[in-house]
Amino acid sequence: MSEGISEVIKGAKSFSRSIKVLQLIADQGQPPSLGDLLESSELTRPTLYRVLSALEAEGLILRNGNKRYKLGSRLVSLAHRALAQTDIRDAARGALEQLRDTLGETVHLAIRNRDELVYIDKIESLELVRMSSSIGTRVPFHSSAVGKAFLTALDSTQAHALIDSLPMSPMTEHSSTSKESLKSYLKQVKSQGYSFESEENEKGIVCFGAAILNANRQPEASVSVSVPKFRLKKDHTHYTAALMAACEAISRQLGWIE
Amino acid sequence: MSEGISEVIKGAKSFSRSIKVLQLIADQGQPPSLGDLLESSELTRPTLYRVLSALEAEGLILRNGNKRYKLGSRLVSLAHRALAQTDIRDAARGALEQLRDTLGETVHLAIRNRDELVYIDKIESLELVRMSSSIGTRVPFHSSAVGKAFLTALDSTQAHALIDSLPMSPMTEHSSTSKESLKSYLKQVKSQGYSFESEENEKGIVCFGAAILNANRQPEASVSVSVPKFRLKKDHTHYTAALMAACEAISRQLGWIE
DNA sequence: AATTTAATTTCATATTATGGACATTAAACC
DNA sequence: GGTTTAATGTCCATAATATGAAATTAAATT
Repeated sequence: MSEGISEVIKGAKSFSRSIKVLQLIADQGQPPSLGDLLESSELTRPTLYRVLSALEAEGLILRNGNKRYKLGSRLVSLAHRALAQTDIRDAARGALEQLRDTLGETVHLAIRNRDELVYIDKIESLELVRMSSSIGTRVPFHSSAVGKAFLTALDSTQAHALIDSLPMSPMTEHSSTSKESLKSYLKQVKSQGYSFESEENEKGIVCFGAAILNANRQPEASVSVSVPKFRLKKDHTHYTAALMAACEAISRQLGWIE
Repeated sequence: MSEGISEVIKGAKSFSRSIKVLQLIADQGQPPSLGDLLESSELTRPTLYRVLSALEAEGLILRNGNKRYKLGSRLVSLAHRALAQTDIRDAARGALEQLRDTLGETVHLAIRNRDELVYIDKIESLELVRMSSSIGTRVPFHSSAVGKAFLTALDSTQAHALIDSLPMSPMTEHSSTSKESLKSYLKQVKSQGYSFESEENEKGIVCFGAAILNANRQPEASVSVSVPKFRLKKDHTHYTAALMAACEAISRQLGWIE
């Protein structure tokens, strides 16, 4: 995942390099050592060393006892602020809770970040959920219901350009990785008003998605309802009607007019 | 808040400047414009402009329609990973949930980030809580129970040095801002094994705190129990006994020996 | 203790980031 | 609608910073 879009701002090369290292640490399964990062980044030893020192001095990463690097809690505090500043979250809350109550299934709210979406809210009814749960999780455009709905709401030139730039790596054995079939599927989404995805993003989970539009008719966010496959009702309109109604209500709050 | 510790790594000045701008945006009440940031940062226009462009290109910030800057969702996704990598969180979960069940009050887990603590977990019984709730919130050393407990667990040379570098700005009208009285209070904390704080950090809330120690007898994290003042029981040992037992259990998991 | 391997630091140099000055765009006012 | 004012963006010679080869130190291994 990640990479893809990489417009490096002239006069900030070193900054973008540092952030790349931060992301590298985030993407690693196990906390990497300096040596590991030497391989995966393409930096020389002293440069990498200085980058890591700077990240550490800023509290963005920290070093294990074993000299391995992990993400630091300053990121958590920055994210806390980020969520507080994201007003679509507040705008959507009410409608999403109602949607959860109507369907009894988990509802996600996602916004775009470059070539992916990021969950910024999750409303779940059944159990008390750990904060970490799925907020902050990145989801690809091509394999998720939120992604397909979001793409459909872009104008098609933009959508096609974006799709062409995507890596389209499979998430499960059901993920389609064909750009052409994705493009043609979007037409169907457009006409029906919602997207659908069966186990393409997570095994055993089926999702319906729809977009939230702003006053300029541009997608601002995307909502999904996730249903465990075994529990899925035959009648999809049960889900889609409520989902589309919720998204429409939120869109209107953002100034969208039919 | 923030600032304080500012060891700038040689050869990464521009990076640290960029992060400073990011923090500036986080600290603002309202999303700042370029002009606002021009004042609060001490950068020249072109420099600031490039820094902002770089931050935006990385997805760390985004611009409003009104050309105002807000924190971006990439921070949320990085924080998601950060929490997943923070293993004290997993180590502590069980004991903290049990503590919550015993006391029926909210329990927080905090770790140090430079000259503050950051909540990285919250266990609440009563209501279903929004993820954002308080995870990621920064808490000062001097006014919080977690902070006082953490300070006490440091060796006193370190603790005094840290205290001397703190800004000690008051959080409520009950906050003490005297470094001397804080230092002397720590002795009491050491002897009783827990810290106490009444409305110093948040109005109407009373907290008990204790530290989690690792194999080197250094504080790894700090736990608090927050009680609304009106509901506080006379008998404090009710809270402190359970709290200290929980912290001791977690410390043992981390290799701490009496 | 000797050897190997990895982690830091140094420093002359190439590269990058800087900011004064200017251009452009948007907003406010007449 | 035109003019002023204020804000945002952009260039480019230069100053300052970040770079990496090599040397040093520390840690791990034999």
